[in-house]
Amino acid sequence: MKEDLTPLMRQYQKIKQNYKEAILFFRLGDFYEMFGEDAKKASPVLGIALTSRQKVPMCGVPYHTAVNYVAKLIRAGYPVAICEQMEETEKTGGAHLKGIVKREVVRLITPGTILEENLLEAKNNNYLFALYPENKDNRHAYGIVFLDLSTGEFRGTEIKNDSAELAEQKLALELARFMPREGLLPKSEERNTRLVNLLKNKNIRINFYDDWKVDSGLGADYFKEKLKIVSLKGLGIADKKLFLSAGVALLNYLEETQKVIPEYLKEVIISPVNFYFSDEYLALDETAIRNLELLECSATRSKKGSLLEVIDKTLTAMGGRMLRFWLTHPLKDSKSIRERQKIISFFVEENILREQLREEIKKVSDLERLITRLSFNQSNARDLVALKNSLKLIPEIKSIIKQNVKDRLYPENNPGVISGLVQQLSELPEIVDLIDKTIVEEPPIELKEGGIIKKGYSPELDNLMGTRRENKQWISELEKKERERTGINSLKVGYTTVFGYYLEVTKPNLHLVPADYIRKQTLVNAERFITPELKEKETFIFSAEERINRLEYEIYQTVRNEVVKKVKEIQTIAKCLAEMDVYLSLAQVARENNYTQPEVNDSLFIEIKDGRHPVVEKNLLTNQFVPNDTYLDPEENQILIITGPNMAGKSTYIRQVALIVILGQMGSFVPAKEAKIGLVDRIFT
Amino acid sequence: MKEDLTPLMRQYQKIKQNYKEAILFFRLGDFYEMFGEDAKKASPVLGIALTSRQKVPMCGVPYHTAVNYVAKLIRAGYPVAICEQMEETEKTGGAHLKGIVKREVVRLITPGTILEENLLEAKNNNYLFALYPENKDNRHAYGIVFLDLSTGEFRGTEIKNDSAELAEQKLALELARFMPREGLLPKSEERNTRLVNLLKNKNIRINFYDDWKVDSGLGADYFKEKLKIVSLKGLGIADKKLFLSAGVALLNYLEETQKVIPEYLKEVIISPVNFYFSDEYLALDETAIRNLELLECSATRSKKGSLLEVIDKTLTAMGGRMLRFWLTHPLKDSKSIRERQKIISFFVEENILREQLREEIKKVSDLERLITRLSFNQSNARDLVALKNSLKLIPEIKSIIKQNVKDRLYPENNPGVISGLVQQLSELPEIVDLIDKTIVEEPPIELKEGGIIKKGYSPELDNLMGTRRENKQWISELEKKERERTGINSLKVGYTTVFGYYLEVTKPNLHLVPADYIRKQTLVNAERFITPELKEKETFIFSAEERINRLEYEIYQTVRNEVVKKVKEIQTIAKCLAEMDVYLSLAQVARENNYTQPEVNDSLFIEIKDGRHPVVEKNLLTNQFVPNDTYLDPEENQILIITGPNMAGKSTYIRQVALIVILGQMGSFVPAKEAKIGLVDRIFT
DNA sequence: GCGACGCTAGCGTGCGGCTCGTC
DNA sequence: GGACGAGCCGCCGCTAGCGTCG
Repeated sequence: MKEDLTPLMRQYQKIKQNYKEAILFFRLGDFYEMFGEDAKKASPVLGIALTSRQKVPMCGVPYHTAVNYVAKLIRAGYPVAICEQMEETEKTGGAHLKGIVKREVVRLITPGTILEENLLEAKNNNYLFALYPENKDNRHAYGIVFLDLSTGEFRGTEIKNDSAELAEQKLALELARFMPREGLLPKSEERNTRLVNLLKNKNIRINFYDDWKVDSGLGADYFKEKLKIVSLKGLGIADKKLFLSAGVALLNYLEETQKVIPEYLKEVIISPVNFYFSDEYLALDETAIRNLELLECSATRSKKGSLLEVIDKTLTAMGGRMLRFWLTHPLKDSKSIRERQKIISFFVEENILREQLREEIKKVSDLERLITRLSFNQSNARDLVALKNSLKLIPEIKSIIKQNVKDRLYPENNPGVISGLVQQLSELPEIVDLIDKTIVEEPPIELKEGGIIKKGYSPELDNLMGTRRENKQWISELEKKERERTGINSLKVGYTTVFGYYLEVTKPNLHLVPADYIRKQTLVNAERFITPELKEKETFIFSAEERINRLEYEIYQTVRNEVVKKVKEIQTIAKCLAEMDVYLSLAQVARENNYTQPEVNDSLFIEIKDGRHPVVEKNLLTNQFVPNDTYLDPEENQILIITGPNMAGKSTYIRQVALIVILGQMGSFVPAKEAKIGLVDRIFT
Repeated sequence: MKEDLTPLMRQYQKIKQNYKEAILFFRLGDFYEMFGEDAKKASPVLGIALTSRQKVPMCGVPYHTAVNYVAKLIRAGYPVAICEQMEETEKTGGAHLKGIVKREVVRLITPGTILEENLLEAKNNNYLFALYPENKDNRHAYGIVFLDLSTGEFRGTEIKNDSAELAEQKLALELARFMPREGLLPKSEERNTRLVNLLKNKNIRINFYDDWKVDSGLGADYFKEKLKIVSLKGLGIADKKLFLSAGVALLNYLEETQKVIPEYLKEVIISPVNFYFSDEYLALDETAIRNLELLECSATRSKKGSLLEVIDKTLTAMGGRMLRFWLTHPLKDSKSIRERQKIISFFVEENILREQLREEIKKVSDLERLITRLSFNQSNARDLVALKNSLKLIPEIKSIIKQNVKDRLYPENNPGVISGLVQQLSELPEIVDLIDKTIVEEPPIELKEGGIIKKGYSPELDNLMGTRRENKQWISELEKKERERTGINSLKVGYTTVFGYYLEVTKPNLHLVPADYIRKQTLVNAERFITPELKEKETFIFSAEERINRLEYEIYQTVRNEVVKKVKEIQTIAKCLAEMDVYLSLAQVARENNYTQPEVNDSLFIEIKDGRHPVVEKNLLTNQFVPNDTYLDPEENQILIITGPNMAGKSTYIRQVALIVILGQMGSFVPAKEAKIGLVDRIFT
């Protein structure tokens, strides 16, 4: 059988057998093609024609629109393997030196490894998680880590020595908060139907890894090698074996799916700041998040009608994601909450300052995803310009703040935290300068077709452009010259991609055509010609063009490499700006909706005066919502909030209290005239 | 300003001002175009490029794919107004007699007035409702009617003289069952925020109508005129003023949105069989339907995991819809329930008969929607063929049943109802015959491009086809002839819309081209020519083709008109087949899952022996579900079933009882070893 | 006499770009 | 006569087929 196959199909089969579960996007010239079962599966999903080549079912999409089709497949639950041509084809003469070009899979795209901007929701993180379990004497423990590959966000924790059920419940809690799209489980958990069904019900793609490949028993050496560090000691997480093992599982998977993993992604896994304890945060399980409609309205399943919609006035994608994180991770430590309150309250007071900062922040791009794309070489020149323009805003942002802090000093409300934020905002002038010198202000998306590098940076490039310009100039003067020579007034010089440059003469004028014109193309009402001279100029232009494009691409790559060296700095800047955006947003919301700063304390009392339901009050006409009071004290044992099915009235009130507590513990102001909140551990619904 | 506009844009503006809330699909040649704000709103939703013409924003979609784009807009909440060209463009000579062609909106598509098959879910009804309220002395009453325009299904009732809240609760009950997509309310209810929000939360599009246009105070004369009947007396619904008024509101709306309303739709509104009393059915509110997961699983919001999924083995869309209706409308009358049980039990016993009938029924098309499309002239020739093929199955279906009834008589289980069903199944031989004689077996979708009428029906048509065939024959022989004459082996005859027929010669063979070839077009590797002879034959073909297409369309319309005269008969047939499908499905489910026939009675006891949860037992591995018993007696006052949030265990049991009761009251067998069900009025959750 | 090699025509997704007809 | 509607061609890399040479 296999002998009958063409060389191309043999190459295809060989590659396909390594990516059986994925749809293989097999690059063939200007198209990604799918064959066999892949084609049969994909064509209805993509809404494209299923055809066949030599009896093999086939379908395909052009290179430049492929990303939209990948999106559809991913959404339909299929991973997509991208196979590229790894060589240039011999264009000389037409004779191929050796069969077909080399091809390789360069990336396996799964729900958790998406980098493409338009497959991701701007204000949502897209988490991939890895789980590493340890079961001894019926005590169950887990290491779990979450990575948003698109932003570089990484967090992880350990769940320790509980009964199987308890451990899984704690796990569910983490999953509910992060809402990952994909997860990595050891094969040993494959039969754990409770866990597997939990994930499947949440529409999380599961991959199983071989336990032995990530064995914490192998000891710290393993991590050292994997992570290329000398010692885990001193990092403060040497004893977090489960956490580290989960991290290693994650790295392994990334290595399988991505060709290259940027170094910073490896470091992130052993960074102690990314380790958290689940009980740092108010516990919110999935039912609570859903019933309280924190993130989406349960009727419409959209953000509209949710608490998030009401409080999200963030102006950047980064801020939007951080706000969402805060909302699902309310704090339990009154000191940290008060820190947040101080900054928000400062921004609530300072209307003009807030407006000015929001004006600036609005212009900031999604730096987190941008720098990731740059790192993975999935970027284009527009990303560099966007980066530059965002960095350029920083001096202005800093000066707006400093100005105000100098002018009007609020010793109480203008705490060190703002200064801290400002200090972390580096301006990276060398990066700004480099991009400014090299990349044009509005570059095209395509990287290999020129038009992205500024004049004046590379003498060689300028030289080539000169050649091209001169020859084009000559051609544009040709029309006048030839009209005079031939006496054909309607003679036109033109260009098409297929036929190149030409001289066009309408049918009635054909008798005036000189002898040196060579016929090239016939149209219904005209003929097109070329002259030897014109042909020569055309050749010059084409060859200059080819070299320009190549050179521009090379320059782009050098610039990109320089920029990528600053990943960490840019990530820090991104985080600062995101945080500022969140503070500004919460301040804006507080101001617009008349919220007040609650007093948070470590008591067991909750006292709310004239509290309102933040979402319901927005959807009613003005002043229709009747505020109500709440007083809960420790007599009632623990603060227990029960929400039943949506029936309005009674349950609205109960949920209102929960929302106010959550808002309060995330540091936000709350919809009430006055509120005292004794910090809560958990909200049951 | 207006003076500056082109005639086309002036026409557009004039039409647009009547459809301000809708996206106007403005037919312009082969495209539907959107302009201005419409274009700006629609282009992101549709994922198409926003461009502009003379500074007016514009986007458009081709005619033949428009339906998919309409779907997207409807789903996104926008009504779509379809504006067609009402004249043919003058192709003669080229000079238009008078400016631009006439255009008119022929249909306003809203969620409740969709007829397009692929915008509808096959097994879901798509209801539009109208409400007519009457408030006197604080007693609130409503007439409410539901219409599925796509199937002709119509039902309505009256809610009488309650407090505002109670009336609205009853209303909510009806809405929960029918799940309409769109509703008509009088303007006087616009301020009724409770009602309006109720609808909005269910994602129901609301339209407000002027109260005075539907005033029941105007008396019966109004209906008479509207419905073109002599008297309402004798219909038994002359006193149902509110019901009739709601019906009139519905008709008014249909008149606004559809150009023509088929007569049968008007009659349906005054048909007393379509009037029902809400208390004929077991009360199931929205929370119950959702919590019991009757129609969809609440976690995934899909049918999968619902009771409906488990019991739906229907093989036709019509059956699927009827089953869904039965599920949301369990009966309270033990006699009717027992009627259903008898038939099901008959089919449960008769395995071979059941299989045979299911084989046949599987081939039946969705006659309800099909005949509606035909009535609205939204159909194509394939609908006629599908109708014919479905009707052709009827004799076989009848004979299978009669055979069995004759062979093995079950006096108990083979009741008159089956015979009744069979008797109502007319065979409409004249329709079958007409379609059979005229329409080809696999016609194209497009109606105006020929290829749909059989040879032998119209001599004129046959004649024209002969002319076309002969000329085409000549052309297809030309290739061989010219290859011999010129010695060019790769010479080809071809056709394109722009150039018509041509002779193609590849570049290397150009020197062999004879003198009488006229060069027309250059391609990269070939040139195309025509000859005077070829041109002549082409003209013959074109003119014959035009007349063929026109004639075929005319014949199609005659046939369609004949068919449409039988709307009611076909609807009756559809209902019979649907009902049969439902019985077969429930019998199949009972057999596959080992259900038993419950005893239903008018007691207050519920006794279930070895009951199982119908959905949970399907999702567990074999025999994992442990059956349990139930005994509820009147001591517990009333049968009150409480379901809380999904937590498994306890609540599964409670819901299991509810599901068994519902199944029992819809006439189905139930998952238990034995069950006695005292009929229940209402299920609370 | 037949294998090796060269050359060319012919393909195929969706879509950009070009051309044609029509005003 | 410049703009616009409509529709076909070819993209790029491969294969099949035929001709020619050794």
